[in-house]
Amino acid sequence: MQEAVQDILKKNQLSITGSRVKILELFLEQQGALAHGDIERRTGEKFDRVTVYRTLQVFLNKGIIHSIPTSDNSVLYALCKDDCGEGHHHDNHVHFVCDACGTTMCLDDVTVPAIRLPKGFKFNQIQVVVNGRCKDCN
Amino acid sequence: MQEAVQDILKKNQLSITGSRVKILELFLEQQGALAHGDIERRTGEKFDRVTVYRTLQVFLNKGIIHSIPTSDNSVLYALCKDDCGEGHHHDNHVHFVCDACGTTMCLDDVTVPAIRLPKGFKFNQIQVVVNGRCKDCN
DNA sequence: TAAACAGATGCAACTTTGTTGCAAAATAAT
DNA sequence: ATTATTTTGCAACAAAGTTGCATCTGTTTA
Repeated sequence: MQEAVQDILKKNQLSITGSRVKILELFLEQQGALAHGDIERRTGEKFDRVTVYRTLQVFLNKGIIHSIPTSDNSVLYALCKDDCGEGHHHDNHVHFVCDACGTTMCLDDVTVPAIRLPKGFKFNQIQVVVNGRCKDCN
Repeated sequence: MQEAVQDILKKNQLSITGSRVKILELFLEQQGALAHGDIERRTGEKFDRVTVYRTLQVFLNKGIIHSIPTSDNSVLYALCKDDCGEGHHHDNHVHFVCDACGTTMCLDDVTVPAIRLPKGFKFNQIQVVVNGRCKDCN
């Protein structure tokens, strides 16, 4: 775990600091996505609010995490796969929100189907968010 | 236009007030989706911020408008089709965000494709947001 | 390993966004 | 026209997010 975290930070040319390590660990420990609030709570309020914001911003820019649009318009973040990097995300997978337990997760194996757009439209990225019941809540 | 607006309000048993009429007009005039901020600006600051919030909330509850999840996690609203009502939305269409002009719109004719979920998952609602270039920005 | 540098953090202050209670005003009903 | 019901605007507040700056920590180099 420690190694994985340091690896990711080094690979992205980020200095290894307490907040970055702790927040990355949270993402690695956790299957699902995390809201800003989750992170503040789970770090035991060890870090300043501003630091958490800035750390997430850095991770976003570097392509370590990506943000997930939700139907209730809260902001969620989740780890990216290996092939994401600065400037190019490849998170063309489906996001799933469980209505029962509230967990949001990436279904990495479910690829986004092709969508037939009207004439004149060109697509760049497709985001899919599915609501329902996850395998633990059925 | 005036009639259409009054029709919609009456059909939903809402009293006809200045702010409701004005805000509904904005949605009817406009193809795309509106952010809360857009509405405040476009009404010429005629109404209190709180009124705009409450009006949108009422429209949401009545199924007159629906909210759209965006990748930058801002809140957008768009008109529902006729078959939406209190408690039951039928907005299973694709939302499109133009990277060039920033407009967000509903592609009512593009239906959301079926998605094959992993074992144990059951879906309830599927939201699709496509980024790219709209027909006017190509 | 110590000094110097660059970058990250915490604090304070601030802006923006959204919410709540209540009195005044507007709408609908009689 | 009068009454009852909603809706509105105001004020105050809470939550979310941002910015500048001084201080501290991690990294680099000699």
